[in-house]
Amino acid sequence: MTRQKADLLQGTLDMLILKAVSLGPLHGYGIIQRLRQMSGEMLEVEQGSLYPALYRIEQKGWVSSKWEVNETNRRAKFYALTRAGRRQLEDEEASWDRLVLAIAKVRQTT
Amino acid sequence: MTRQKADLLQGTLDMLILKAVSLGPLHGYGIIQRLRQMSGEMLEVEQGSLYPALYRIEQKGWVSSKWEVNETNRRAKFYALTRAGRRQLEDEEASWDRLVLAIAKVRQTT
DNA sequence: TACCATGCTTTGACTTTCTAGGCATACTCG
DNA sequence: CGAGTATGCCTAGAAAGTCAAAGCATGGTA
Repeated sequence: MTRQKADLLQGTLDMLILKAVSLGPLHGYGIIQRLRQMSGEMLEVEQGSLYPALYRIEQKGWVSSKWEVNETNRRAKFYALTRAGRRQLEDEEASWDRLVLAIAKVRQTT
Repeated sequence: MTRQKADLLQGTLDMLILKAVSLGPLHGYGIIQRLRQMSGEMLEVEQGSLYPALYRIEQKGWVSSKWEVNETNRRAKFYALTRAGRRQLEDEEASWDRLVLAIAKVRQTT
């Protein structure tokens, strides 16, 4: 299928997840909601994208997870940013800034 | 392997190619050089990424190609932006701007 | 002659994301 | 009590894009 306008670009999802979790431990479903809210309804992450990403990110040691009971009395797996995750977030943000800058340079070339 | 800092994000390459070609018809090898220059040496597109992308983009009708002889007396396939390509470039730039904005919003959330 | 820069192409692997489901539990409302 | 809805996690399969690493050919130069 053709890529939809709202779709994420490969490589940005990890940064967004890490950023969302950096504001406090959160479970998967909540991450989707928080990202939607943080982006002003501009981003809608699919569950089928999020959960594999969370697994991947946890394997890399950037988040840790714990089963807990949330505020509505349901079991949910809460993810928290690790120290390595914070470093990774900073790295990814720096890379993102570089890319945005590089593309801006290309675009302003006449 | 881990993604390198300088790597492109999937989905941005088409926009960059279209932009490079929008400044005048150019062959593949030259596109790489022009993009490197336009980005202030920040972007280095691999040949193995560029040529498949050019093929894809031509299939979609966003560029047309013609074998010609370049200024150094070598045969080279020159790509030119089509009308549809210009529209596509505008669309991709708008999508890019939206994504950059959305991510900026996420990042400025405290 | 040998080499180097230019120029196009292909192959295979890899990663990420999306679509499209399935499964389970808590709560609410008729 | 029963049905529906929102919440919450997970997986399989496919699609797509990018990269690394090659190969091949030609023109100019030492």
